[in-house]
Amino acid sequence: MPTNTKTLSSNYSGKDDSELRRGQWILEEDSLLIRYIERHGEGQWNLLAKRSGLRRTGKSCRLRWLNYLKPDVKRGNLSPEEQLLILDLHSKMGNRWSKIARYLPGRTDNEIKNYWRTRVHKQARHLNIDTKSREFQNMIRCYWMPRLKQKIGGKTSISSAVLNQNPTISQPLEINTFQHFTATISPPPQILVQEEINMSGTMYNLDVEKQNTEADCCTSSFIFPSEPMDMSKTAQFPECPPFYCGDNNGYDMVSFNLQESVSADSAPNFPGNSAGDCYVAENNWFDSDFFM
DNA sequence: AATAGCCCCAACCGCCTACAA
DNA sequence: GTTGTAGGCGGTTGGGGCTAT
Repeated sequence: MPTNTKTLSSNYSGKDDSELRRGQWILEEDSLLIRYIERHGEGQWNLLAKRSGLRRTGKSCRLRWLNYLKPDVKRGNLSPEEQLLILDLHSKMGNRWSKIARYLPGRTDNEIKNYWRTRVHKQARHLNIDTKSREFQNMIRCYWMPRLKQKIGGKTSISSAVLNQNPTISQPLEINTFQHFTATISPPPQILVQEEINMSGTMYNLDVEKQNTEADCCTSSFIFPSEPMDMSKTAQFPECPPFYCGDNNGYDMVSFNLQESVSADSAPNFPGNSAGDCYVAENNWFDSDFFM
């Protein structure tokens, strides 16, 4: 629900009715917009802007409604499930925020875009990696997404409190948990089934047997148990099959210890630095508020 | 307590597409 | 085929809040 608590502001004095208002919406404007849409429905935004009495552009009204006032808009942090879905869909669709948003009921393209820019881009920046680079894609797929899956699994099978208190404990992932999750995701109704399969085969059409077969790609040869991750090696690997990485049996994800200290200043050549191992802080990726 | 710097996110901007006249 | 308009999309900005010093 909207949480705009602003009241009538000085720039809403009505002194100059001919001027369009810009900037933050106030309570009165929200009420006007909601009331108008309740009576006349969505659409015809320019007409709405004129007739509703709002001194806003049609575009602005549309945006305010879709991103904030619409009753089914979800507020609050993205769940790990939602984050995981975003990462996967982004790997397949790129910056098609509105398309991605269709797979997350109640979430807007704007919200997803902001999530990507603030969280994902931030990490890439800290690591000195281009988000479009293969290294970063691999990192997302073979480290970040498994961690999210792990977190999702932890809700039902592992006490997250215990894990937080014991960051050195190996954390086996219960793959079934994730399978259950993927099975519950509903693709947007307007997208044809064939497209779902082509676009996101393993996501919505999870094939366990295939998963296990393809698992070889990302086994311990990719993430070394009890060893720091050498990012220079990740680039040599073929792309991990989408969503295979749910099975981390044999991994010690925690030992995949990436130390923050190198992330910005001291590791300028991080992704392709073949001269030495590169580390990123574990905390940076999982234990911090990164996943919320 | 003050303040500088950073982060998040709502809102804006410009471009593109679809469609009607 | 051309033009005008509406709506949608992705990129960017700026203000407010939070945090570190």
